Amino acid sequence: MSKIYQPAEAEARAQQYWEDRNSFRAKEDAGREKFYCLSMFPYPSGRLHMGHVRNYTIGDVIARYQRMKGKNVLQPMGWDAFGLPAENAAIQNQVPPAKWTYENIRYMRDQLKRLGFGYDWDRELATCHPEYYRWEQWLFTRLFKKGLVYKKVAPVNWCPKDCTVLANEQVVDGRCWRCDTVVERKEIPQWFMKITAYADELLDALDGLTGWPEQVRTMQRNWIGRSKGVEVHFGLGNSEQPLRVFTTRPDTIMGVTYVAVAPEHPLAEQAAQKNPGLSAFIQECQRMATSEAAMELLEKKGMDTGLKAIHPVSGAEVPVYVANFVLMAYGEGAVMAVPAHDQRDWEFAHKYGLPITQVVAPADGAPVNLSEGAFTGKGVCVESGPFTGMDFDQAFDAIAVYLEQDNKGCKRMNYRLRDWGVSRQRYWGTPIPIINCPNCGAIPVPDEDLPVVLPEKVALDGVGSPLQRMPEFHETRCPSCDGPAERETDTFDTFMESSWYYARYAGGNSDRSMVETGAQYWLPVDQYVGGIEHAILHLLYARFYHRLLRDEGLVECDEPFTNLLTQGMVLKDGSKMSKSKGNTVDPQQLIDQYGADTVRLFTMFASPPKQSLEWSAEGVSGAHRFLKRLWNLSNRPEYGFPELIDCESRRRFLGSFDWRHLNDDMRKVRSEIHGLLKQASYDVDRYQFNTVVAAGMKMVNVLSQLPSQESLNDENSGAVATLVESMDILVRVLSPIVPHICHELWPAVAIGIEEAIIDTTWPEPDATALVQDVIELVVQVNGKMRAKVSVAAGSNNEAIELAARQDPNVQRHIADKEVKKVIVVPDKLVNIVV
RNA sequence: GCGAAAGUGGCGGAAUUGGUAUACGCGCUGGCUUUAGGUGCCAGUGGGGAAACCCGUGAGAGUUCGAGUCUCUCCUUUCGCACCA
Repeated sequence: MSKIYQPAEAEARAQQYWEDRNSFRAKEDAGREKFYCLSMFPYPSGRLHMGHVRNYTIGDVIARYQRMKGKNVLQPMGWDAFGLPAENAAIQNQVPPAKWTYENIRYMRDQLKRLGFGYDWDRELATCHPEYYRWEQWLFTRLFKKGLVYKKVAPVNWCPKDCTVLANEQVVDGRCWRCDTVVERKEIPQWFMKITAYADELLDALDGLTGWPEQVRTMQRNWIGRSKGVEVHFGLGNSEQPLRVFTTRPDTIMGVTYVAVAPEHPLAEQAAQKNPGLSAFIQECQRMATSEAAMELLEKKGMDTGLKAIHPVSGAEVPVYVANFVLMAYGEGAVMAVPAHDQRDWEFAHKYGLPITQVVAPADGAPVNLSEGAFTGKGVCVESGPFTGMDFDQAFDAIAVYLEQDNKGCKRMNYRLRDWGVSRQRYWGTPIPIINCPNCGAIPVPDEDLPVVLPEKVALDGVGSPLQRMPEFHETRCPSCDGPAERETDTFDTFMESSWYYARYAGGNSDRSMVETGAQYWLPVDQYVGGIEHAILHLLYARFYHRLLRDEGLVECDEPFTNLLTQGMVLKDGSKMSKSKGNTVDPQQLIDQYGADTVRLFTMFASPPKQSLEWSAEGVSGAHRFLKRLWNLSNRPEYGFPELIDCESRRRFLGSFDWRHLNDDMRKVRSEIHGLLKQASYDVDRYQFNTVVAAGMKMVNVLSQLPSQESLNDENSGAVATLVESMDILVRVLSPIVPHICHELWPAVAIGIEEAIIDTTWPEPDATALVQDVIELVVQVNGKMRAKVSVAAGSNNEAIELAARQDPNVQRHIADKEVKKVIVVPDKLVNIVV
């Protein structure tokens, strides 16, 4: 072993060792408890950033720790390889997206290997490989047959100059990011997945996800947005079709004085045909809606359509308004307005001089002043005909029953969640496995013709999708009638690929099925680690997809991820590290300068995983300094005695050593080390790795201060035994965090173990080492610390109290006062109240 | 507006069930080592005070023998959702 810490060499040796022995290859073993540890796979953007390093270090520390606890660990890695940046790079650099992506993967894979993450590379996958996405296409055709996918016309952002569809993030202030042309809304047919069919299950199961942060569960609950209410039908005179609205407050129905519809509502568009003023207003609303920034400040405006709606209970006529705050995408795109009991309706009514009719009064009889604002609380119905006197629940049911009998409405749930639009008018993605036949309609590609392979040799110019210019791709024959037909040239949303990769890892890269049966051993994922930015979309889609796989008989459990850890952001100078802010730090430079262990140690020590991490160059060099101290510590003669140099001698020496023969000094050292081990074990279990590192640093501090033993004899055998045992513990405790240096130091410090540290266990504190003969107690007078006293372990309260009272400083504070009470907390403190 | 989390030295952060506030590290100060150095080691480092001691975890109150921790009110910051009918 070198005298000087040389991380580059040590790390290469450790990594070579793991690779030669396939240390991280995971095999199903029904006799062993499994642990599936997964970090969110990266988009191969080019180079790892600090966020990746932090994410993957957290995952790796957990995986290595679980392995030391005896679990059979699976930790895979792969590439979320489809996506827009590859197309952008292709346009800028004239490189096909596939080539760009594969080059990035190669570079980033090397970076991950240099960081020493314990991945089972045999299970590596890239979502752009046909062997992967073919199963996504296969599942889609199954779902098509089940009716869980459907096609409908939906709006997209369209750039008329580039003739291309833009993603939301490519629309900047309503203009195309490339050519600055004003973006239009265009309605085109797109595929949707019926996630709403699983809305109730996805919502209800959140209660059982106790291993997830409450914040994420709340965000998903809000996103699904289930609300219980009543659908109410307002008659429209001459029309057969009533105007439908959804309300969560049917108890206020008798206070409806107008109804309001969204600008995109068919009724609004119909009325606008005969009303140029209304038409202009609707166009204005739609223009405003595209510039998202203005949304929140938007003035609430409306316009009377001139139409009248008939109240389903009273039969009264109420005006129909178009209002810019009514959302077409929520509920029925129309609302019944009750100005007396809804603040927004109240303001609108004031602005347009509409009547305000109170129909609910506070249950306690408190007065209501409707000239100042709406009364929005729940109470008792008043002036409400047959419903007068009812409370909210009674009125809710009675009105629902009344409407149902009259066929003018019904109770129902409403959801904020929409079905998942999965069509993307882009090239670099999974081709949608559908053939459009003029005679037969949309026909799924038959199993034997899968996968529909995406051509990789293409040139992109940013105008439209190259697939549309490739007849050899899109010209085909109908699988049903064999007539000429057109293949879909749209591709899937890339969230499709990331919704099931965890299951694919578990089943291996099988060409026989989407998820091989071996996956049942590994699933669900025991620990998922990733960024909070995926709290809703990715994690909700994955939960949905998992249920699709379950209902297809491919997986057995209901949820994909048992425990979720969302790591904090990496900050520099108080704000998030990002390319756009130009405050990034390239981890590769740090690895080159200090080695992987220093980078891993810094990211683990600077803050606990869930909190944000403040970048600090000094912190990195501090981490490196610690590793050098650790290295130097194992260069002390104790670990290189001729008598101890091989494991067998070490085992004999330690095995025959009787810890009861330690002198007081060494007994204290050993007690400290085992106390720190206990602390570290507690903290590593709760994933608070910064204090695990702190415990390791304290161990180094304790051991560094001990005098070196230049030879072994009867007098110093206790000191040597303590040092050797302590070093064994220290290296094990640090090994999940800084595995390379620990691998290298292990042969020098291990007690009688021939195997490498990767195959050893987490140490257990020796209970007898923690027992103290003399206990130091804090003595307080009136809750303020005044002294410390030492008493023999097991002293009774009287003895402790006596010792405390005898302390001179304590006596000064209680001298002329009456002692009212004495509280003794065993092994901790005495509080004398005067 | 709604929801969530968080406010502790110069900085990152610790304090497990209420029980020595500021562990560990960074930075800073002084010293040592024939130290070329940006290396290494040792000591000190919340504020006030000569000291005894007093003050101190965003502000204020409360519970308690004892509160960073529990309760209430308020302030600030960050994040998420946001015209949701």
